Amino acid sequence: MPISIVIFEDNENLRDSLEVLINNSGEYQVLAGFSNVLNAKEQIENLRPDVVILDIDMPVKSGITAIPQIKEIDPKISIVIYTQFEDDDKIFDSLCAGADGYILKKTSPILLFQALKEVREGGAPLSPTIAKKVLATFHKSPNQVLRYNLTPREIEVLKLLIKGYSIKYIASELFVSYDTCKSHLKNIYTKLHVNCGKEAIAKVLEERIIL
Amino acid sequence: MPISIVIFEDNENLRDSLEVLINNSGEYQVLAGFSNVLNAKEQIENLRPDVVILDIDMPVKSGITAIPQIKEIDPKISIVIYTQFEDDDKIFDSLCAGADGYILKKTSPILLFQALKEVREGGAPLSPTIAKKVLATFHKSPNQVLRYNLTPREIEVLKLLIKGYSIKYIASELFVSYDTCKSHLKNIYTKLHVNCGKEAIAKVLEERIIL
DNA sequence: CGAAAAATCACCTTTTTAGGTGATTTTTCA
DNA sequence: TGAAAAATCACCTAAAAAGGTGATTTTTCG
Repeated sequence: MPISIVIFEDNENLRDSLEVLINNSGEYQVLAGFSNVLNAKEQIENLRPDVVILDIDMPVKSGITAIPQIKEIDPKISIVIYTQFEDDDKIFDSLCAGADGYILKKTSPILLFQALKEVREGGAPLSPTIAKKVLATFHKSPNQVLRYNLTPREIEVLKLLIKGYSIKYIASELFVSYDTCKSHLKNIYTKLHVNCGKEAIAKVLEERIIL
Repeated sequence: MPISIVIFEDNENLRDSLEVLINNSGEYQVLAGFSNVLNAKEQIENLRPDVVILDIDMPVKSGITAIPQIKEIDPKISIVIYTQFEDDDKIFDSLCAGADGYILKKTSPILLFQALKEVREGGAPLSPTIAKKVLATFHKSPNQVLRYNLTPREIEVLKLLIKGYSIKYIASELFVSYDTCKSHLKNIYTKLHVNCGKEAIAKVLEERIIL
């Protein structure tokens, strides 16, 4: 039994050529192609494909909105994003929503074909630039703390601060006076170039600064 | 000029066969192979390869410890992990330390060769099961915000709060009065079960709550 | 040893938040 | 249409945080 596929892609030419390419492979079969995701839920519910190829930028409704809907029907349905966009928002919105792959159109449809294979084998096909961005979210510069020249004590204070603790509580945790704790915080704020604790927490957690 | 490579791999047979395979390609050249990372810093500093192939489980010292050292010398040196391990700890420790790729030995050395190509083209080669695990870290239940029952406006306020903004500034951004903004914050704190802005920021960013 | 860095503490003022109470207007949706 | 939910605003008090200044003790390290 061939692997079944549904395509959401508003460019008709592209959609048709994908369909031909995939159907001619012998291993895959396109069940249907749609130019928008307005009725994605019912369409997927009826067709129950193994894989969905999903464009993001389509009329009226973003393809991303269809991801949770499809995954709700059956999480085993693989969703491969196929789009021209490579901005962080779209990438991470898609992945967070549950996409299993993200392939850029600027690469050839042939690579999309490879991606179908990979996703069915339990992989997560990503175009190289996308994979790079994904990995980058994990990378933590080992020098980030050094760059800010925080002292060991300041790091201790900051660790407690980013848990949302009050100055009073941090002071008691470290067995120092309230004023000492404040003194450290003042220095921390200066070194991190922020003006208050909230900014410091946001900066540390957003930039994934290791403490 | 061929792409230069250094291999850290304690299995001599494997190391030698990799070396032969890579050298015979014409495009790549193995500068050296080592059976441990005890002197990785100096070795890399002297050899300055384009790519490092790094095993994790090696005598005395884990290959992961070498990652920050190498990246400190030159972040442009690509590091591809080549190991049998696929447990989450090793994977994410490696990626967080700065690895650019993670290839399992159970796949053929041929795939490692492909990975070298990919990493030099700015990609992030990952074995399928690894890629799957990496993507899984992004998947979030779409109901996280719903769980807290935040209203659309409250989400807007919270989005600005987690940037570290002051109440006054948030109010001006949303064109509402200071008291209105405070009113929203009070409700947000109640719903998130926190007592202040700092805790709210910490909770949202730590728990990766989608807004 | 001795200087530099780090850690400690105190006191002061001003600003910002938190928490409480209550009320009006707007929007949403059954 | 009409009730419920959401959004808006005001006023008050107390607590917490920020910012400044200055000083002493302890640690670190050449």
